[in-house]
Amino acid sequence: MVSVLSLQGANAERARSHNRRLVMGHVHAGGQMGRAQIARASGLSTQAVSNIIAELQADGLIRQTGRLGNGRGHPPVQYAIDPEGAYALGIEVRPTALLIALLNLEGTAVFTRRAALERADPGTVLGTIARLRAEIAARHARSGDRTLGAGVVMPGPFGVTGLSGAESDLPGWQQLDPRAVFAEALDLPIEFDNDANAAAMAERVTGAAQGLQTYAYLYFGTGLGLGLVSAGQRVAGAFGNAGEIGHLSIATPEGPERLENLASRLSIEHHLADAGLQAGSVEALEALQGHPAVTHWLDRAAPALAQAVHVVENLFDPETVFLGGAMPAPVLDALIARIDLPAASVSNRPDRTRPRLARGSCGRLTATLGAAALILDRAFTPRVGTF
Amino acid sequence: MVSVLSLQGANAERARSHNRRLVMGHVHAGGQMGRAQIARASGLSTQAVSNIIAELQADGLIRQTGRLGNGRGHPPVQYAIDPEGAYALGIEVRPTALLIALLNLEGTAVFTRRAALERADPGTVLGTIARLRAEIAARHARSGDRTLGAGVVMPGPFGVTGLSGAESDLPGWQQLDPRAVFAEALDLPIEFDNDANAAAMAERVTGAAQGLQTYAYLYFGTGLGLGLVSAGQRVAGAFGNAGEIGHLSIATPEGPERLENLASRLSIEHHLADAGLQAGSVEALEALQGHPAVTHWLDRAAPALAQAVHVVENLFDPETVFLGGAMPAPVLDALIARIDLPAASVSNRPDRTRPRLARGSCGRLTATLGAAALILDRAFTPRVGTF
DNA sequence: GTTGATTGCTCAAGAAGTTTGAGTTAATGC
DNA sequence: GCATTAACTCAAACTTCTTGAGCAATCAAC
Repeated sequence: MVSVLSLQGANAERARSHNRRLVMGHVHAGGQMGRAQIARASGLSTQAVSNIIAELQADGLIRQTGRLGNGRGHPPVQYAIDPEGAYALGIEVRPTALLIALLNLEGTAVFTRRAALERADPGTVLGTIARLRAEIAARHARSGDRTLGAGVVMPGPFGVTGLSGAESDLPGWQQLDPRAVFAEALDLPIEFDNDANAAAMAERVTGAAQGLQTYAYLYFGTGLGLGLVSAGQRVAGAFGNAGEIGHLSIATPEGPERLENLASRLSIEHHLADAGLQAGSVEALEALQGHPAVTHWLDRAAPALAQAVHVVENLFDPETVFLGGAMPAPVLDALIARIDLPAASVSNRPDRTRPRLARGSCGRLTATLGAAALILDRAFTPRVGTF
Repeated sequence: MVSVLSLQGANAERARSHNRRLVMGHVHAGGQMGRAQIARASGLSTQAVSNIIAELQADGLIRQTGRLGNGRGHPPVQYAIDPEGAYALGIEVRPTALLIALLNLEGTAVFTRRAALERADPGTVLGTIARLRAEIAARHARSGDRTLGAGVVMPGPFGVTGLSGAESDLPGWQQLDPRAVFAEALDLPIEFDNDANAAAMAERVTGAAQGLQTYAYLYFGTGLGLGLVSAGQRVAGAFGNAGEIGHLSIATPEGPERLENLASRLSIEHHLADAGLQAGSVEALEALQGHPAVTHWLDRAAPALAQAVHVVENLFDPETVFLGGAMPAPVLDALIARIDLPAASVSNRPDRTRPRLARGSCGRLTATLGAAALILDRAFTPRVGTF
């Protein structure tokens, strides 16, 4: 029998890499931090933290923000992330469009662009990316040698599965290893995941899930996806296809129905089209707020989502379930207000400090920003066995 | 804002601890390994592996098993786990019984005992454990100073939740921190989890899930639980209550029904009682193989489980879903044979090498053995940020 | 205002663990 | 028999973290 453990051994260099990320993570999470404080939080000596801080400052990743006079003793020097210290590229590939974003180290988007695609085959996609990268290089020269990596998001499922062959499949990618293709073409470290998991990381790095370690994200893309984060690490599944919640069977008065047919972008568009309304874009949808047809859809979608959230809560026990993606904020808020969660749930705890359900805060670009957030998260969070 | 990262910094000592576990893990997974082979697999130098191997051998955890003549070059010296090099204690607390097991380092049970409990309150439980430990000490003197820790399994959910108040709750534990209580009383490192997750780890350490990194385990206890392992790490949920799959709503011709009412120990017992049959024990149940009442139950349980497995597959994308626990092997096999999984699933892959569904191999003691397996796994698998 | 306690931080030395490179040993292939 | 291959050991170098002494800056108490 041959071992299949994929973990790496530790040595001084990899320990330093781990500790650098840990220090960055504390500075990022705390907004502003002193050396001694980081040392206490991480179990490192102040001297070790000092050395790492000096290195990070020399690399331009953090900057000093003055002293903090909070009580007795020598006031600690505070450090914060230097927003322009590094950048992360986020790329979202959709069947008919390519979206790209450049995030600074603080998680703010400094460049976003959408390019329509005739066909999302590898050649077209890589060509479009090359064109957009040239534009980024022209506008953000600093990002040229300071880009940590590129996160790539494609709609799952990946590889050939029982769900393959649907019209949502991207042409020409089935037989390829996308990670390797992008690493080769972009010459950058690559993180790869589906839209829902990326959205979840976007909320963790810059949004509503900051400080959370275990949570779930219901992502409205074309269909409906579920992003899972457990103990700060993404849950990807054995083949990268975790989170296919759209196929969940929901009980309705008319019989079982797929969740995606009740609560998704496509479902609301079809529903409104039946009423003679156009809602092909988020803007069009937003303009229809309060329309009886929208209310009618909400009345069907909310109970369906309640069942789905209940399943997620019982199976995964998240701190919070987020709703977000390509849906107007008012629709998401209306959904959350209408989702009546059962009291008989492991998530119904008297000691909870956050709501069971919350809206994601990253807006309609969530997945694209999330792609870049995959890279930022790697800079802030050490991983098991991957130094 | 205060940081909530719980990860530890790395230093030389903690790196060694990480590397020791990695080497142990490779030796365990491979059954037999040479130093150079481990070095290649772990990314460590052969010298580092040599040092660790020498240390592990001095500690009695591994032993030399001769040379392997496989080709050119100097034949490598092989090492294997020394079964009696260390022990792990497994404790399962049930409402009416306490089960205890001592596993050697190879995962073989060298002592198992069941003690009936009048009442599973903390005093009775700890008193019973103390008595059983004395017995173990008398029979396995070696385990006295060579016990790595104790794994403790209690039925979830933990803490006060919306599911609390059911008759399955253990009396007097709601307000306590069980981990701290056991650590104090046993004076051993403690791992704590629910029965389903422990069962999953039992299969990973000694059973059918060896070599798997991402899988799920449907555990038949009193109710029905789901154990999740992702990238080799348990998925516990934010409050330790992940895996409450028994409350999943299943569509039946008669309308929605809770999974636990269709497929669990209690459900088959009730079903057989309605037919005038006694099936209070696994033995009694085994004796009823082929009885029409059992077949009738299977006909209802299998489609219900098919829906549940389908949900788990789509949400979690496991390599395999295991079925096991307090159910006779023939019943589990009959269930697996009758569970008709949909082809439209991310788990239906042409490249899969293992079945989508398999029976757990640890038998009815799975959760108790799994409790001990939590400790063994810690000896074999490094964890993120916890050295 | 001075003194002492407290806290943050630096410097230099020491400690732990890994890597590197040269050299030895033991097997195969020709 | 000789070259090749592979595993392993030894000693020195290297990286990084920790430790302990010492200094600096602030608050609190007298």
